[in-house]
Amino acid sequence: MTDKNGTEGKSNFIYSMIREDLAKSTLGDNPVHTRFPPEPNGYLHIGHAKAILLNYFIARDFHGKFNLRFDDTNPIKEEQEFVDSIIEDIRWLGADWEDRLFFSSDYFEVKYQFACRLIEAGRAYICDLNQEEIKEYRGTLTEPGTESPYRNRSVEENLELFEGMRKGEFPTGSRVLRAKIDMASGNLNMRDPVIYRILHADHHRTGDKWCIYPMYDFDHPFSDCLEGITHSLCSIEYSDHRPLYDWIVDRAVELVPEVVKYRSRQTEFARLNMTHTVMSKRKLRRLVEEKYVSGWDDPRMPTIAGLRRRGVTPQAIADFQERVGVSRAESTVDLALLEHCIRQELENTAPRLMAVLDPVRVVITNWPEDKTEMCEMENLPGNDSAGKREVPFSREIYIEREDFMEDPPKKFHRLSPGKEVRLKGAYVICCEEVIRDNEGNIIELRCTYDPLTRSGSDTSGKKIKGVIHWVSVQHAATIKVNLYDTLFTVENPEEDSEQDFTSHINPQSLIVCENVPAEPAVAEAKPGSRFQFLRKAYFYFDPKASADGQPVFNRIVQLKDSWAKIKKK
RNA sequence: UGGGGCGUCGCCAAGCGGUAAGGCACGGGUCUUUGGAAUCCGCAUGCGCAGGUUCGAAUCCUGCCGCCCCAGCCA
Repeated sequence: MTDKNGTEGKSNFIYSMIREDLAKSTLGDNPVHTRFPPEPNGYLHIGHAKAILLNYFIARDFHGKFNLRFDDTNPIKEEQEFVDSIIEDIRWLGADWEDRLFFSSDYFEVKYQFACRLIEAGRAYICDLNQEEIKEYRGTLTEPGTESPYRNRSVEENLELFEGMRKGEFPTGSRVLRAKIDMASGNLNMRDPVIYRILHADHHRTGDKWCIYPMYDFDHPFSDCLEGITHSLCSIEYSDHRPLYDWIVDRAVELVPEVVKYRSRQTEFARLNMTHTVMSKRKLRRLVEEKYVSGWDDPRMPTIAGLRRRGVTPQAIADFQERVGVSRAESTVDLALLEHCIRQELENTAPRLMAVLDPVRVVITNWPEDKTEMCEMENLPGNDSAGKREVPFSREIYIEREDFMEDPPKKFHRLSPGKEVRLKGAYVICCEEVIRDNEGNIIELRCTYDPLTRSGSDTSGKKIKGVIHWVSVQHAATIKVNLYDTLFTVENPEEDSEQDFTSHINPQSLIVCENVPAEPAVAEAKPGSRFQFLRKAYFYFDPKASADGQPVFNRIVQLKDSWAKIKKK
């Protein structure tokens, strides 16, 4: 019904709000304008991806604009390295800020001017209380605060002091600029919040030009106004800051209307949590620093860099974001939903290949020693345009160890003594003999094939239920495979406050398989491409790990396995 | 009575006074040379609880209960 905006089917409180804004023309001539405001002090994760795509899709759906703006107001924590990685991640996700890449620090001068107007209007003052004193004067959750003895300094003195702060006349931490609001407010954020502090520290962009830096609560709403952000979306924990956000916006409109493009408004939504992982910056950092993972881009990490290296596609993440939806209720989304989105995309885009992760040798005794036959197989079932390939078949092949059972249950449709199974794209074989080593381990299966059962020209009339994958021993290429699983064994590693979350680390989160035999076509695979290793999982040709010439494939996500379910019963 | 939020199926989530969408998960059938995919069917007499208003309540009112966030010169 609102196809004009491409939002049909999307029903959440933010879209409703924007439709209403549009219907009532509250935006005036302004387009719907959102932004993503990361602080460059760490890596982005899937939770950020939700926020990025939410903001970006709103702009896209309502034909508006989307800005990328770094919230770089704390030089002590921020670094160029993170700016770079964040830009790379957001670009990869596909959120396009066009030519609107901004930095909060771009506006330091106009912010300083705004702060001066605040002082002149009697709305802000320089406070000489030290950090501890400010805390004491703030009061508690249940008791009102006390007014600072510096609260009623003259405008002249405040202006002079503020200028002195800018000029570097005072040491770090000696004074602050505070908004004069209400020390008795039930909302702690309104008890004369600090809006500027002295920090003699080099900034990654402005160098030593400034030694005073604005605080988030002052900086953010004003930056939004300067950029004409109509809908400033943030997570729920900022709800308490909204009155202050509005206070700053009101003062900006009142005191520096010439630079205010729009009277921005803040709207909060619940941030994303996901099962089987952790999302807090602190915990992710511990995983890296304590070497539970190989780095921020370890394929088990929920970071964008980790998901990328795992082989997850941006399209799958976007699909996930849209399916998760947005609300104000605290939520933890099942990892299974993300996995579903990944499978759904790869099902139609990832070419099939055969590889045997846990091989056992099969000798086809009635097949000539030196004969090789080529079997034609589809790259993408049901999609002719993806073409076909030739797979060599010969006397000795590998099959998956778990595809053979000596004493199978009734529902087992794979290979077992005296039973037949189809080799995908080739022939039906029958197991005649099991060869063991001295310890009783199966080391070889001796089978016979039925010449009438060649795939595509089967004249045997046999109805074979089981189909398994295989690789010709003689023609096999060798690859390395990383079998990734969830980093944690439990849905919520943070549930038990008594126990450290690292105690739930999954010891099997990475199983490395060296020398995995794969069909020769794997040699033509390009780093960065994705495949389905038939009947097993989707894999990503990891360009970073494969740097030394040995191809490495990361398991992105397993195929659904209904046999595993039957087996459990 | 510090302030601010949230409670609809196992997990997300629509719903905005007219008689509980959808997705994931789960269970079952069909089909299948991937036990994949596809496809069909099932899955909340009830929306935290208790009252009330109304012809009619998940939606309005009242009172409870539970959970989350806030006392950085972090964002």
